[in-house]
Amino acid sequence: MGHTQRGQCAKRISILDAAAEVFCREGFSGTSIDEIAVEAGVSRQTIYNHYREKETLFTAVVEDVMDRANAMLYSILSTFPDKSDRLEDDLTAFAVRLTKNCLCNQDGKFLRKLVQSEGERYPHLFETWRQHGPGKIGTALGALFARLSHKGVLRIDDFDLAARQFLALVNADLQMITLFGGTPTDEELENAARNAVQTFIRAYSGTASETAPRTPALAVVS
Amino acid sequence: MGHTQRGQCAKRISILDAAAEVFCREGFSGTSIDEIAVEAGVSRQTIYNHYREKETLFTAVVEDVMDRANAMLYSILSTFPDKSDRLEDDLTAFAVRLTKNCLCNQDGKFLRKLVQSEGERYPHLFETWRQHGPGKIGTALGALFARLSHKGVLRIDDFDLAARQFLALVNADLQMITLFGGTPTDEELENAARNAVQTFIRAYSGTASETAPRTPALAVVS
DNA sequence: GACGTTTTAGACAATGGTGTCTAGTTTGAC
DNA sequence: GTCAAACTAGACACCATTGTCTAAAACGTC
Repeated sequence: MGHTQRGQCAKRISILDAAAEVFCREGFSGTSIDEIAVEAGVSRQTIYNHYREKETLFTAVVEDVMDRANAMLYSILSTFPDKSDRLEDDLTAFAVRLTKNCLCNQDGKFLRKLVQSEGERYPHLFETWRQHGPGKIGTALGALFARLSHKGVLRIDDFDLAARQFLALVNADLQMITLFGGTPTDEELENAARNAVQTFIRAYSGTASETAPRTPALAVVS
Repeated sequence: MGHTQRGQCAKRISILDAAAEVFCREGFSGTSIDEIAVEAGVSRQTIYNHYREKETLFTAVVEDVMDRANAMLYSILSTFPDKSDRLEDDLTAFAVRLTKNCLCNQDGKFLRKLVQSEGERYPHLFETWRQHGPGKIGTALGALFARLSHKGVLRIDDFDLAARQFLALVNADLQMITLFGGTPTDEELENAARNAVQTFIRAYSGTASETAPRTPALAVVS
């Protein structure tokens, strides 16, 4: 899995880092090799020595970021406690770790922007992203919710749907910030996570929807 | 508000439409005026006659799309029935209209991609988007939820938060499709809306969170 | 049908980016 | 210190793009 070329040499790393930065800021067409060279503190020829052409460099950058993001994602996913007696607090802390280290950091921003703007141009690369990379965060989260559901701590029919909704809820408050390249403060992350988790738990701590008549609680309450 | 330059002449329209298409597909730097000219069936000089330079054309396109999207948004927002006796069905149909005509159509895709990729480069334009354009869909939806809450049909503390979450939930199932330039089918839109609305109602039909202990609907129903 | 406006096709200079090449310099291993 | 590998600086050909300019053609209005 970790088929990164990092570690080969210090120059490679600074090239990859600088390239990620510039590609993210300017997009593929808007990026010039010279700009990357300056940012990396390296001569242009050195870049061409390591990567045959601009497109080679670009795919190398994407793979590098994807590998790192993927590793980080799995490291975060494993931090949810096995025994959770304070579900809301645990889920909130978990969501904060997830957003801070995966969704709203530099790599997350890079992938979000690049998948959006160049995804159609590189179907292969981003099919990889979707199936083997950070794009499958949804199904990975689904497994976590399956565990929680089987333990009876949540009532979930469709684990993958719940995972997508959980991510969507967490992002609901952060989109406006990240959309413009801003990085949310710790407080904003905390609030976003708290709001999302409260709504999520309210939606998924009741009776599972198939075991009760579809007309929901409202009819019963009134 | 409707400060569009449309209608001046047929050429302008085809230029704006073609430019929107190409800018959306290729991004600002990746777009060449010639490509737009061909797509619009117009000579390059004609484009320079109407718009002084590439950047002028770009901002004109964004304003045009924003105006249209804004009008469409308000037309859709007004379609939610005053008396809603089937809340789930009404909200679902509403969400379908919203996604089909505002969020997932050509204009929605354009704004999503362009705000994401060029937002930092044109702060003024996208501040407009956020405050006076489609970007304020959240607060507009908030007003709707305020109505529903005051009627007692939903229990909502924070209307704007609920609106953001509603949008996020609707998008949860569509993101993977729209992210790659695809357009969801009617069935996918319907399913996404249904899933979102069911979860939303489950989260917001119980007792308001501050007035009752956190364990919600379940307790009331059983 | 005449006249002014709009559009067209193409040539054009200027610019900036890609990728190659060369000659000289640094670096690190032994 | 030597030698090979990596790196640098700069020149270079090549190409695409922007924006201007011109002369001819199409259009529409009276």
